[in-house]
Amino acid sequence: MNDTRPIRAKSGTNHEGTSAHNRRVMIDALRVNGALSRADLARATRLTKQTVSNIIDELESDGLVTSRQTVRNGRGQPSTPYALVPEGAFAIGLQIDRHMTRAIAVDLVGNVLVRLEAKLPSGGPTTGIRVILDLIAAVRRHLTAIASQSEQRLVGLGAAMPGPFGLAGNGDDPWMMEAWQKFPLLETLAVGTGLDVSIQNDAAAATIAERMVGAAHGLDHAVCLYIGYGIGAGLILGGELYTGAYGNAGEIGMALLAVGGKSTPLEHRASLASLYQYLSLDPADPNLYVKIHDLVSTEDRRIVEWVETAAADLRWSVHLIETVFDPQTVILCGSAPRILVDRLLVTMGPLLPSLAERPDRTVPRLQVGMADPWSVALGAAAGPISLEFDPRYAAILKD
Amino acid sequence: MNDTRPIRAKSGTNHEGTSAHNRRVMIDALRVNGALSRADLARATRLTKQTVSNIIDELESDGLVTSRQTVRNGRGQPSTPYALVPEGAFAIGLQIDRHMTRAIAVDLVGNVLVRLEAKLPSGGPTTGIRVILDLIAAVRRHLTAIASQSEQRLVGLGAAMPGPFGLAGNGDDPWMMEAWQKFPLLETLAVGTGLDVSIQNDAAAATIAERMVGAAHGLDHAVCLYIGYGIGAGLILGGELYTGAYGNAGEIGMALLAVGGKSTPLEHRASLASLYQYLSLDPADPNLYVKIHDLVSTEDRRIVEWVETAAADLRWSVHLIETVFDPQTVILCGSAPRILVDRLLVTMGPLLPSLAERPDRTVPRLQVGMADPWSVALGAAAGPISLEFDPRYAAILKD
DNA sequence: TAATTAAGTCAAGACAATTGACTTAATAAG
DNA sequence: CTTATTAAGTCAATTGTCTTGACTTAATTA
Repeated sequence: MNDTRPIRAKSGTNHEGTSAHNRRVMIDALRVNGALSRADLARATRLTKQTVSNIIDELESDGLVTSRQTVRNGRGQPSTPYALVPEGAFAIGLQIDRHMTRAIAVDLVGNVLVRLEAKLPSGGPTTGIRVILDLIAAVRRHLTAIASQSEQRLVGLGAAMPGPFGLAGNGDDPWMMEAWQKFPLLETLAVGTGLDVSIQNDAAAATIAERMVGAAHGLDHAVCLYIGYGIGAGLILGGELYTGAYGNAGEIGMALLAVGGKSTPLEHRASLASLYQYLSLDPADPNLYVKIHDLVSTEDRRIVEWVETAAADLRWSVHLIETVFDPQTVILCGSAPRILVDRLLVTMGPLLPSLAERPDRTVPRLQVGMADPWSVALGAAAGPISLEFDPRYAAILKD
Repeated sequence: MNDTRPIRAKSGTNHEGTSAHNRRVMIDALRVNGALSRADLARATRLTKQTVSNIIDELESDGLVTSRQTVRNGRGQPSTPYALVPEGAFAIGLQIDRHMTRAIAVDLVGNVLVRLEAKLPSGGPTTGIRVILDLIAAVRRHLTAIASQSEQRLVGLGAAMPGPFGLAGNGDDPWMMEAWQKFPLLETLAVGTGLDVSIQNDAAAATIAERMVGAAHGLDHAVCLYIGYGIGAGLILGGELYTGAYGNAGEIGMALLAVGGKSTPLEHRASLASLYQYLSLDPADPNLYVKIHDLVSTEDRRIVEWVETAAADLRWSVHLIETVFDPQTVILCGSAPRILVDRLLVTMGPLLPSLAERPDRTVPRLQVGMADPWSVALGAAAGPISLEFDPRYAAILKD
């Protein structure tokens, strides 16, 4: 037995894992339900009153929760509800897109405190990274002006950009952002900002935003169909964002539509990029969204055409997502003008039959989430908050 | 605040959760790596030597692990490897199919000790349940004859049958087993056997088998494409079987193949049922598999035709699975004759381009798993073992 | 033969949840 | 108005589980 093949094993846990989990469970409960008393928390989490009391004391002295007015509930001593303190934590979110970059600052409950954007120069990462670092620095300055403790309570920087990551090389597919995908973004941002950095694709980021403050709030099984320059699905499976073995799960835009024959990726038919192409719009045009909004609201013939073909493809995508994931709901979201997403939703109905047609359904099969150019940046910012405060299996384990 | 809306919260954990997790981690490590010393386990699980020592002592006195010959590893005291005791636990697996039922008994490491099958009468559950209960009783008698302690160490009964579950009603689609799907199987089996019963669809069961003793052994992100009478995908995501919000995740056989136009479910084109139909074979024929084997080995024209169309659909399915789940590997398995599955695998090559074409790949994109009529029953039996002994987030939580 | 290295044990300690009795503050009943 | 009841929340002791650091054992190497 002198071989040194690595031993594969899951990590064990100890008291600190237990305690970390229970703290996260409290925070999650307050996020999902709003203010709760210690007794409520004890019942909901199945912990004892005493344990909850200790944890709440601790969270309070850490500045993460605070008590509200006591309330009388009938007989018995009035209860004291506790709520999350928005200023308990902050995070920066960064979206890197083809032609521009956005940065945002959020607090513990998901309020957006600062938002800034900048055009990205065409030179790719070598010139773009300077713009990005400046933008982040500016966001931090603004944030400090609003909340003086923000720097001490900054839990990290979440970055979002189009995937997929780690591939062999895509040739020069203009749909991709190959130069950025190969750039050591994480390391560069970490050094340049001194923050903990995490990176996700844009659909995953939008999904985290939906879970924190949107349509997936409190749901443990939800899929967001994200329509941006590309198309992706963000997966909330078992209460956690699922990103696959290599971080590319949900890259549904790359799915080929037809079996055999000439097959096109979904992304080439139903994304904003395909819309720009169809309407010969310039993706770098700063008035793009206004133009699209106007075209939709005046029922322009060509955009109606595009919506109809895109809706057919998306209808099928929803069917596929339901069939494969069996989620509680599918959420249509995107960094697209709200009016366009609403129009898509309407045009997608009626949905294809699927196993999601349950007799006991309480949530709609398909609903609109945030449709806002800033949702990716918001989700990117929510990422570090979620990593730090949401209950997760990995948070229990050692190391 | 006198409303009584239910409070949604995750469950907390305590010492017992910690300890339960660490025990499971040990067992998992021994299952994946074979025999390991206490020191090895301590390093791999990041627990202290002392903790590992205590847990191993406990597992040993519970009859779940046992020591092997000490081995000299160079300097230092020789180490004592510990291994799982096969007789440490047993489980019964049950497969209910359209025309027959199979029952199996396995031990802790996945050895099959008993296998029995019976024809199911055409009368559906009302008459079939008697046959099934008798079959289970017979398996238990045989098991007791082999392992006298088996009854005390029986952790449960896992049942597997074609999904989907809990739907509104499928009309009388002959592909479905509607009467069985509506029958209160779980309750009836629990009462009839006195065991803990769990139910899964056949693809999920086959996947658990692959994870325990097959191609997914030790992998945390793998998808099994299961080809049986129907078609389904079994999902190992983040080291656990994922079954969706309502237990139907992976029912990929219901996925419609084309966008718009006349679209057929995958299941109607690439399943064994479609093969039987194509070749006008009787699904209830006891010599079915022998016939198919012969047809494949003699390269019968019509089966070659079927394989080619099915392979095209399955090639696309693999592409889709890779795109959506980003797994470490896709495993082709089924309750079909091995030779047919092998033939399908060969015919499916070359695979479609996808993000699974990674430069750093160590596992094949697609591989054959168990292809054996008994794999579903085996996986059904592995279910209760996995539930009882594998590390899982839910095992840590209270209640 | 002595030094070194590694496996494994012992006993005390630390940490976090649990337990059960107690306090507080409200409503309901007589 | 008084007393019983109910529920929130605290106190202090206890329990369960992992950790720590010193120690023992048994091998190889110098």
